[in-house]
Amino acid sequence: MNRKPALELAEQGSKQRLRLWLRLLAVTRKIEAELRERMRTEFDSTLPRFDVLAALSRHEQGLRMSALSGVLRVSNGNVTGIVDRLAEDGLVVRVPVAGDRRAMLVRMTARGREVFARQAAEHEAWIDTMLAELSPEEARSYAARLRTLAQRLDEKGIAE
Amino acid sequence: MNRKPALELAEQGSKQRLRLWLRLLAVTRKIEAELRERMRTEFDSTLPRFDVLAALSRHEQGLRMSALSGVLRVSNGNVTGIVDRLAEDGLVVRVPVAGDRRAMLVRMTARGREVFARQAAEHEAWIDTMLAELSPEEARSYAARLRTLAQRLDEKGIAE
DNA sequence: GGAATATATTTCAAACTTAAAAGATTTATG
DNA sequence: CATAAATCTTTTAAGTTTGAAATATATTCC
Repeated sequence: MNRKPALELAEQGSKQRLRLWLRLLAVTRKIEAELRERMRTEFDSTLPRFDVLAALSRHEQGLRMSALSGVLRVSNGNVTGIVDRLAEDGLVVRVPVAGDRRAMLVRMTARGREVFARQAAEHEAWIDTMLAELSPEEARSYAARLRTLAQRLDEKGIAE
Repeated sequence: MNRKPALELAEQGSKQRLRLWLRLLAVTRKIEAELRERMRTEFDSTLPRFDVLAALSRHEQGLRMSALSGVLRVSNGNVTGIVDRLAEDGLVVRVPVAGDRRAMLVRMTARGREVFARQAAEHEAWIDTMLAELSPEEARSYAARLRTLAQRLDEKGIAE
């Protein structure tokens, strides 16, 4: 039945997984490049800014800086700069946290919510067009598989 | 049979694709974060440097700066800095192109090849571990699907 | 041949990113 | 209560990334 030596089979698996990783990277980079370009030309904005607004839009009451960097999975210092610039533009505000003078709550302003609503609608449409090749059912199935994979990665203590 | 209005169905597809995109992004970022961390701690290097070496390893004769940025799908100016630093470390060299004094060929040095060989072996093993959840056949099948998707994106003139 | 155009690379400014250090405040502990 | 440890945020240094401008060279076309 199976005439291939074990070592060779293992190598095969490794090569297939490496190839998958490279394709995954290529596709996500391609889509990200397109999203970045459109964010820039249509909204004079960037993906990191959009990501912060998206996170805040899911937390009406606001998020602490550390919670924000946790949700986005980027470093603390990173978020500081992005929130600085969003605040300059009046899309978010930093408000002190009662009872903890170390912490700051970041919240969207009314203008931030307006701006984000427009961007989010377009963003979803762009994704829908780019992934049109995949049927809704196929998309659902892949998303579920990726969810399992992400859980396994967490269990291994990866990028938790 | 199908009692849902067309608009609602389209919305569903859009939501599924958006969810897939968010999961795709989450998984690739998680894996990239882990790879970056390991590149840093085990090899005192970075992913962009590894990517450049990987591209050069597939082109023994060397690549022009523009070809390099084309293969990696990053901007010209970006590659300049990374190649500068790799050259400082003696892993690559820039050699003039006979007959075109504008162009430069970037080639790996012997030391560059040694360093890359060690890194590439580990890199493949890391990926293999992280994607162990997927069988070789599953990995192969997803890679093929992503290839089709990438082609569709190219046809749409996206990130070409 | 010479001007206009195109190509290859670098430089530049701005933003993003990380890891580590520093600053400020809070919580735990003896 | 006072000190130590922990937590929250910002700052810093180094590197990555982009898009656009600048430089240098090559090609095209009159």
